[in-house]
Amino acid sequence: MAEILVVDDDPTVREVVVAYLQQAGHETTEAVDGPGAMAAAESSPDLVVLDVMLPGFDGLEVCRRLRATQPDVPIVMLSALGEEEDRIAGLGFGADDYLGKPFSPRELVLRVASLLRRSQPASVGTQTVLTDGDLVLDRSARSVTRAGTALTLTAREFDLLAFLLAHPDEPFSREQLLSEVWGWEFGDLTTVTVHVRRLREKVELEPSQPVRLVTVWGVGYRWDPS
Amino acid sequence: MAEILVVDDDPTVREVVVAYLQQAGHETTEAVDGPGAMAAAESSPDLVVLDVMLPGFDGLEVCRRLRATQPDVPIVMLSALGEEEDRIAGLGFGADDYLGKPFSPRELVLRVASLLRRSQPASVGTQTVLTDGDLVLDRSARSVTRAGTALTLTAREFDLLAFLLAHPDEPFSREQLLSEVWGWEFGDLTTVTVHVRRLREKVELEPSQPVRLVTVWGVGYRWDPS
DNA sequence: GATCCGCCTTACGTAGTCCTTACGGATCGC
DNA sequence: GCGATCCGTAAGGACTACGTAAGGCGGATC
Repeated sequence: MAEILVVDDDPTVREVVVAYLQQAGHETTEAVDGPGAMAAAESSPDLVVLDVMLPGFDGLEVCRRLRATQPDVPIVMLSALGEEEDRIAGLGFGADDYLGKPFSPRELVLRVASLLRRSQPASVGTQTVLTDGDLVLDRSARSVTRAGTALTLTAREFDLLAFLLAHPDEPFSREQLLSEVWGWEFGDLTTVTVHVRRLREKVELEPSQPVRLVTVWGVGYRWDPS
Repeated sequence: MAEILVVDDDPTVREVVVAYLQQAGHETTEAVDGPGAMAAAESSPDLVVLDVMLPGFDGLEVCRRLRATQPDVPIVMLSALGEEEDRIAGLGFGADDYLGKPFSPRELVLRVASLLRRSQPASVGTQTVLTDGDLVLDRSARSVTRAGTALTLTAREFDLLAFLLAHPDEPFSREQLLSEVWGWEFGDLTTVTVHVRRLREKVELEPSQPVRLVTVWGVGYRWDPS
């Protein structure tokens, strides 16, 4: 789901937080102090869970420094105090959410999910409308029209077509497509084959003799613009 | 982007809020109490961020008085309590959104952006009345007619229909609808499903085979104009 | 032209998604 | 305080889309 950096000097807290986040489907990396957190943040995690009290320099400082290099990464602060001033201070330093200890790990997971959902559209900065000849694909509306008439694509078919249209003339192996479109790192390559076949059925005039979604022998598939 | 009036007696809160809003490209003016807020509102800001607890007279009163002179300006209320009763009270007095302290400044910025986005078409054109074919929806009167005859929608059904009519041809996930229409960040997605079903019962000629409020498989729901 | 390997095609079981209905709690009006 | 209405949750069932397998076709290589 997402890669999350958990920063806390207390091994027990780390353990619990990591366990819950992993159960929610996230990948986690850990750090125990300020310098460690900055080093771990090099790998640009999708979200940071940050304790206020830390050895080295504290969480507020980490927060401030993080904002300098990665202004968009969501940060959730944890504090043993749970006082109002700490909250305001934390939020003032650029944190996106705040939880006072003791906190419910379930609540943490929920807030993390909420923040991730919000930060997602900001990171998607790609073109919303892709065209090729009489074909028009709208990513936000998730609609495709051919010569003005709407095509009904399934979710996977749409994602596949959107990816190919975004990278015309470039051949992709089944492995690459499985990774880019499906988000899998391994899996049955036949899956791609079948979906390409189904997509051709809807996009090509003569599916058995494709002219747009062509196969590159020994390599994979490629989108040929008209 | 927009001119925003920030009303809070706590300098720290004002500072943080103003900093975030300005970073988001907004211009800001500030006020520290009820009378000051009314005076500052003379310049007709595009949006007001309003604390509930204020010297002079409180935020609720400001909200009420503002509504008399500027019924359309979006108002976001802040409360140190974050209690349900306050929320109800605030919204009852005419606030458009509500945030309990401590709040995430980023969330505030997001909600401000959301409200501005919503209020924009209202100020540009007469977006209070939405139509589609024989369907007419009046936001101010909260009434809906189909082919001249009135439909009796519940509050939620109306909000759902209004949102969908305002964004035709664009599919929304259950999560998005829950966020936009219900104002929840998490919750049972079945809620959306059931309300869609109920709305179809009143809006579709053949509820089992919808042609206007259609489901987009693997994505969510979409309004298809006739 | 024979053989091999990659690709195509079809069919089918399943998991995931959505629909439907029913029920209990909450809210509002009387 | 009582009934009606609305709302949210739960459970069961139906259907779609998906992924896998298996057999056939067609280039590629020698």
